[in-house]
Amino acid sequence: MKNSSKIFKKHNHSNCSKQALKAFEKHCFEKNLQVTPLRQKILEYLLKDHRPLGAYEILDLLRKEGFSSTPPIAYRVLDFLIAEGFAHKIKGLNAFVACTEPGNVHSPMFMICRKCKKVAEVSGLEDQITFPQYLSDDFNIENTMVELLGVCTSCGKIESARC
Amino acid sequence: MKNSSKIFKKHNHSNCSKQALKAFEKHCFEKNLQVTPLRQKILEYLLKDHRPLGAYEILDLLRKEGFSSTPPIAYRVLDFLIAEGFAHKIKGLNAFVACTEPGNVHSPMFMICRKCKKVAEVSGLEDQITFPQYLSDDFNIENTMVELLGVCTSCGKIESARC
DNA sequence: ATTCTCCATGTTATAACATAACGTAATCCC
DNA sequence: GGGATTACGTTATGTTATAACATGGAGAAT
Repeated sequence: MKNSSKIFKKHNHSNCSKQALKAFEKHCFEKNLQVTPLRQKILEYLLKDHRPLGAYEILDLLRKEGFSSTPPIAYRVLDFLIAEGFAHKIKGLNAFVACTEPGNVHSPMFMICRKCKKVAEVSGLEDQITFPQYLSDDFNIENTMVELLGVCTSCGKIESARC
Repeated sequence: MKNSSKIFKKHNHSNCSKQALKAFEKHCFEKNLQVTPLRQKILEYLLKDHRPLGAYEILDLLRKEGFSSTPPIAYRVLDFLIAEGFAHKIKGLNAFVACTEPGNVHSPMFMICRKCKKVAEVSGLEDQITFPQYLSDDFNIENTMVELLGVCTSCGKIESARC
């Protein structure tokens, strides 16, 4: 089953979250990076559901748990998580999500449901989308940002049920 | 010749700019919308070259020419130009560009050159990019945001010439 | 064991981007 | 003239993000 499908449907989420945290620990161990309480906590927040969190929402959560909570605290850890491939920034929302294919830096595509606010990540963009050939004559693509706004089928069903 | 090619190469720009302003006037006349000095001025700034301008850059330019220059001044006109299809927002840069296929509201794709900062617009995304079929099983796309970062061939040539 | 260095975090301040809310002035239309 | 509409002016504030510098701990080097 493709990744995107999972996100918008029911799935064993506590499992999916735990696995991601384990992968993070493994990755850090292997690269000799520290798994600090702050990094763990913020990754946990992002994993909690598949909704994107703004930096200041994360700061609120930290505050409630007694962590220090000035902006650089969040932005630094987010930068770290992004650099290590465990989070992405959704520019269209000025918000951050956990990566669903963690550990490899990549340039995925996102589908953002405007009703439930969940974000599904589709990786391997290179294989998924074919950009028209003639573009490469003019331009050498280094990085892609693809965000699709719309309604996921779960929410779509509800919508049409109401009509 | 496709649009994208034009932007990154030399072209009769004063012409291209004048035509766009004319199209704007025509469009406004037909839709009974006002072509005010402010709207004309800001569209002119955006047309000046194909570089995106931030809202606050626009405000600086306005200030220099004696216009009022508090943030809403710029944002209001930019919203208007976007709504009427004469400008686009580049989310990846928090900046705005003139539309190169003005008058029709559409969801184009942008190629952003990180060297010369020019932005090329490719319209008719629907025809240009094929999203994988299975996506529509999970998600109903309403709006797309595609921004490609990279280096245009003009800048690429300079780069390799220096090596 | 002390100094050094590295890294993560803490702290203060400020920059950069964007909108809410309300006021004014011109125009049109009846 | 009264009422509606549209554009612009103004003040204030909200939201997102970064710069710059301080602290503190852990491990390596001497």
